[in-house]
Amino acid sequence: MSTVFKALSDPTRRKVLELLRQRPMSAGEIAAHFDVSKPTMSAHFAVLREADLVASEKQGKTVIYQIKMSVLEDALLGFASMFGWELKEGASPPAPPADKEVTE
Amino acid sequence: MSTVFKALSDPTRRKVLELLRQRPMSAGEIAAHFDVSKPTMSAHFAVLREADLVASEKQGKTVIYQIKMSVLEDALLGFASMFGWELKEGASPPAPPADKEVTE
DNA sequence: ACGTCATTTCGATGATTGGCTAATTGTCGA
DNA sequence: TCGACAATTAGCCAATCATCGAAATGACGT
Repeated sequence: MSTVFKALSDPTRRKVLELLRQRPMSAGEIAAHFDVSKPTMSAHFAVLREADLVASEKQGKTVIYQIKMSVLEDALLGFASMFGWELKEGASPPAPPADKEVTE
Repeated sequence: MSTVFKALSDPTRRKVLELLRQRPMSAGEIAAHFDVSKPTMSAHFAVLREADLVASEKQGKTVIYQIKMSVLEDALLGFASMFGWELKEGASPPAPPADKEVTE
């Protein structure tokens, strides 16, 4: 749980997850959305992997990252339930794939 | 949003919030639940205040801290909604006031 | 076998974090 | 006014973090 929240505490990593919500992506494709070096992105991926929030699969030259929604959901739910909240499937559409900005 | 998640990334601070869910408490009363020095707790309180997750009110000698549920809810909801989730009032009881342990 | 491309690892750096003790501030009762 | 108590501030330290450039790894295609 701590690893998940630690992972979520960084805006870049939160946006990575948001990107991956749309579809699995390669490391390079994700990195293209950010203004940091490849090694830095790689480190962020490692944190997300460590928290088990993403799965990675090597496909030839590239590495495909995929979000593990259930892990994210469990962590969020686990925390929310401490405060008397439940997590419900939203009525709204799965959310637009728009290139939205992360709230700093 | 980042300040909230940053605040939530520490287990001690999460447990402080959990304690405050029961009722407002003085700094000392909260600190008594943890095995760290008062100044360290004071620093944690400062982070929670910075994130606007708690309100503090000086009452004579002591300082009373109170959780700001709406702020926590907004942050959680704001994030959850990115993934197509909603936050619902839990059917389960407001959660027992038991001295539970925080999941590391 | 070679060059290229995608990604990660290595090594370094400055900033932030969580922790402490000691000192300070503010409030109350005697 | 003094002493005791609650809490914060000040100053310090070790560990972690986000970042980088350079080097290493691994997988093509030629």
